[in-house]
Amino acid sequence: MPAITLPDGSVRAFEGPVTGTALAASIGPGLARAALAMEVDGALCDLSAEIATDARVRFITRKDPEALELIRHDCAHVLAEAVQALYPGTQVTIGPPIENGFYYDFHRNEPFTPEDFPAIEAKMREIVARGAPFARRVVSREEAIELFARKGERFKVELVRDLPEGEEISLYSQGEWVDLCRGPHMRSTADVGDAFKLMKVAGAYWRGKSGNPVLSRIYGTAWRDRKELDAYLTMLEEAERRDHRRIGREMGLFHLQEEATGSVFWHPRGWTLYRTVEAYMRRRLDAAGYQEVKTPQLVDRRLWEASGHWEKFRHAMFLARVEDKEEAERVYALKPMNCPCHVQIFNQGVRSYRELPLRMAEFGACHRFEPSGALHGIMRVRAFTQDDAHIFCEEHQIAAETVRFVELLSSIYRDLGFEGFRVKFSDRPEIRAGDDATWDRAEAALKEACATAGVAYELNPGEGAFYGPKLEFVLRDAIGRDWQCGTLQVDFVLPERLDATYVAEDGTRRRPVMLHRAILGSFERFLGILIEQHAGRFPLWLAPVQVVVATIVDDAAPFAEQAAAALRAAGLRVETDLRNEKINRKVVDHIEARVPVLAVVGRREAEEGSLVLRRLPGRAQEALPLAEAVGRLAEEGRAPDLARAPVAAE
RNA sequence: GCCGACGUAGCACAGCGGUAGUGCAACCGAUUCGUAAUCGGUAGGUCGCGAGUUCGAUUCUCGCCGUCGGCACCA
Repeated sequence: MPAITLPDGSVRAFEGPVTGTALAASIGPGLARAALAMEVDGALCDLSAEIATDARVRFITRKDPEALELIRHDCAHVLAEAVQALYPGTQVTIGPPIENGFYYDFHRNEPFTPEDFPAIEAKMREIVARGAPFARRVVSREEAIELFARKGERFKVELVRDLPEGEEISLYSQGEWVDLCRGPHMRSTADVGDAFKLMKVAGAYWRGKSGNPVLSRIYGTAWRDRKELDAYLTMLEEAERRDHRRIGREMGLFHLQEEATGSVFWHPRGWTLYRTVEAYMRRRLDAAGYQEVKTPQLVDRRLWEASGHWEKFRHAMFLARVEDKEEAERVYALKPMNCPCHVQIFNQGVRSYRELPLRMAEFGACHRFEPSGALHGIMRVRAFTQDDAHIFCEEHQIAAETVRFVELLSSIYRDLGFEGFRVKFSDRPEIRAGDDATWDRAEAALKEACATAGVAYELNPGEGAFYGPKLEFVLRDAIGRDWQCGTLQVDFVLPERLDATYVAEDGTRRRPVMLHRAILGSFERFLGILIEQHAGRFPLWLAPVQVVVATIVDDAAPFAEQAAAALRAAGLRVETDLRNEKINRKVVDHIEARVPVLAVVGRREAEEGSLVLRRLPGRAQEALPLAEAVGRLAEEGRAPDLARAPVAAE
């Protein structure tokens, strides 16, 4: 006699078990038509499922956010059926919903190409139009294995075999076609609708393991209606326009070339942006009690052996040796990270607990031989500069230092235009240094610190560094890819390996804890994200060229030069455009170059000693006397930390 | 590293078994024109690199390098 509580609080009682379909029908014909699935006591399930006991039930319709996931999941099934219909012999594996869509991994001797998409999509539309109901069937493990083995689906057989003992094994069929699936699904393939599109093909390892066979993955996107799909596709196009590689070229910020794969050639404007961010970071670190250092680029392998990096990362280190006979046996490595070097500085002399926490910062140039497939513009490179720092502290100081760090990071991200970021907590990986007791302490300390700092995180199991757990601060690029930028890592291992000690209050020698931390991560990656975040239209303080003084007639050139000089004297980055071009043309050119302020000088301004300012790409103009324009722009162009600081006495 | 695609002038692209074009940019000239592209002219490419097939390769084949999309990796 189930009593069913609906979201409005009303309760309906039934004589016996009732299906979602029947329940919806009992409420009303509108709901019966609209319901795609239901949530029973918080768990999403098929409409055809029977409710036998008292429960709270909520129906999912196309309007609910949960519908998206159902549509995408069902669409993946439709894709798989279409592919098997068109390409016999193709084996199916898995096909989950993902952000913005779904994918399905197939095993086929010949990989798919985008040219196959029209045929596959047409077949998918047929399957949707046919509208075969999704039917769920629970089977025994033996039955499932037998079924898939008979079909020659060896990947499915492997999946079934590996399902944990006691787990219910369910099959979903849509007409003739059957897949192993946990569900839930909507009523029929017709519910998928027509707002889907196949996007790209890619290789992917079976079960994500690089030793396994490569499967052919087809990615698709799916939405509740055409309008949502179109909006998504438009968004992607816009995102492509703000790709940092494209903007980097258009704005003349940097370039990359074969002879230095994975290293950035910074051009004057790009380097100006870099220096502006670097100078800002240096001020923030100075103010936050960090001491900046600089450590060697080439370091004998012995230090990397001692730190443990040699064993784990040798394959990814650039090695150097010289031809000199005496030295020929000596192997140096370009430093892949700064921490061992910082410990060397810490280890000079005898440290006291009074010096802790000791915050040692370096804009450290590092080199790592990243796998070729990992390279991505300036966001994943082989030569990069970290805004690295190590905080040597006592264990009881971890929480307070974490709080300070998160505050600093949040403030810096905000200044640079990022309002939101995500935090991941990565705990011990399978291959690691240090014993379990040490890891227990490190993880507990970091968790406690998060609680104290009020940091909400998602767990990222097994993804910690080999020497300790870490927090990752993740920013998102223009097309929705996540990039780890900031990080905070608790390390009890390196101080041990490199024998770092300090004299504690009671006179004993102790090991400091090391907190590895970065805010930008690397300048290269962060600038890439910064470029995308602002689509190259930086706030005035960051813009490589802040003001262009453009003339309308040649007669105005001398005053334009004079105005530019006055602006430069006030600390602004200024260029002049004295070309023999119409002002219309100059406006267009500087909008395209993403210059934030255009100062126009015609005969009138030259005579009056004024500037007409226009904030590009806006249309509004404002005429100001030169001195006032200079003062105003200088004020606006100040870095946010300087703008906050009390003005020094005049 | 793995799977796939791609690599032609600074950029965006076209082309094709008979050694290459278009637009924008560049350069030269005219124009001095008040806020979203003035007009005319000129120049620019060992078609990523190397081999092979062919009478002949930018075009076909193979290898390498690089880039792009994923996967794997990311101290």
